[in-house]
Amino acid sequence: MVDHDRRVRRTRRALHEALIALVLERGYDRLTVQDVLDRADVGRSTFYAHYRDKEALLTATFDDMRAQLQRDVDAQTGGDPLDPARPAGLLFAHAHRNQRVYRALCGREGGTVVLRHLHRMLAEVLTTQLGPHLPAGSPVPIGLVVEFCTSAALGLLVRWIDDGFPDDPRTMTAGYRALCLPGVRAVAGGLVADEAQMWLQ
Amino acid sequence: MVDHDRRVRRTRRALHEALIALVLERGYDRLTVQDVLDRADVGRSTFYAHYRDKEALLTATFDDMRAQLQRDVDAQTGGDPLDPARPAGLLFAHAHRNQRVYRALCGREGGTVVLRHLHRMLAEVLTTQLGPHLPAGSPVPIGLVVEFCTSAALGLLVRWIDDGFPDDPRTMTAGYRALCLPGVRAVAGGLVADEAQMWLQ
DNA sequence: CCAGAACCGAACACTGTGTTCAGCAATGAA
DNA sequence: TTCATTGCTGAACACAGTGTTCGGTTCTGG
Repeated sequence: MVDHDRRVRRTRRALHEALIALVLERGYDRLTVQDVLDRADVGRSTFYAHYRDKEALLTATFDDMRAQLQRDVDAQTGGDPLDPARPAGLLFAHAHRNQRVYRALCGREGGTVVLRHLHRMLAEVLTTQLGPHLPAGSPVPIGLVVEFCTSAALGLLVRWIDDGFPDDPRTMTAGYRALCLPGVRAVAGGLVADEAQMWLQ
Repeated sequence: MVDHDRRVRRTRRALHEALIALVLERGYDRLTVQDVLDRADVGRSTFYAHYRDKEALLTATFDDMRAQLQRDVDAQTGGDPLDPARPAGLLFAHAHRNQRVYRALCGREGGTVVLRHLHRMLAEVLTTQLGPHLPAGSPVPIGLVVEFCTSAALGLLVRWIDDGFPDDPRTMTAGYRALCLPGVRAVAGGLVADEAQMWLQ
């Protein structure tokens, strides 16, 4: 089970590719471990020597890629600190560069596990990024702002994936920014009360 | 299987209540049909005479309530047609009035089926509402605007539920409006290009 | 070359699903 | 109240999928 052994690398690679191919064909839910084994031509006991279950394989398959995205995010510098489209744009770009995998693991047929990971990841980044720039006694607490931006970004991502990536990632980012940034600015600038009370009741 | 027979009503009611109670205790995924039958004290064959499977029971359990929400939405009149918080606010209010059921069926432990229904429902309403008021050649297509607003609203809803409904539904609605409306207005008013190009690159 | 490690595959126990059917009990209508 | 109808029961069954075990085989890196 050490990855400098060629047999281990071969086995894992075969499983990952079989998983992605099969999810694209039949969807994650309608998929048994045995299906993956047959496609990958790997023995049953071998699978369980590597992964606890189907979900662990899914997570592992996405893990390297997620690490890459995390590095992109950490390396990012400059830009408007209030702009949620800064990290979200990296996510869009990353998805666009790995369309096949994203289609399999984050599309409608791909289960919710990976999406939950991305959700948490983006939420953490946005909390760090927006936190210092929102007024302490903000009428809209930081948690809600982050949840708003995160859910919206992932919603756009999933739809973009399921539509087959029709647009440029920059177009997606620009669209997301156009929709998201004004509201965040309004909240950060304390313009909320006016808006809220204007329509409350 | 006709619902003017008392036996049918009793059986279904027992199944619905058992489902909700058990989801709250253990989560939808970690729940077998047999668990529900034991709790409801209903025979196995009886269950399958009423529902195709566990998911069908879930859907049916939420169905009456969803119909009520739909009626609220249809009855709504007045207000800013560009404001996505108009229908979303009804959803928040509805959830607040039925906390126990929403906690069971739409919380993190509640699976994704009901959430998908709500997503589609809200998206349809918003498409109808916003469609006529967005410029035809909008740089951000109506589909993306709707997806943005819908995902954000449901994201806030889920978090609100899982936090145990700490805030007033009006506060939630106001917060959502403060975050969402400015962006929608910007897009509808054609201010998008400025924003987008300002930060693009 | 070779000791150690990974792989194989068949068998097994287990959990959960969905169906069937004969007998029983409650129901609503007359 | 009667009674044909309809729903409920519960046990049994076939089936699909999971996760584990183990003796034998094959490959790998040193």
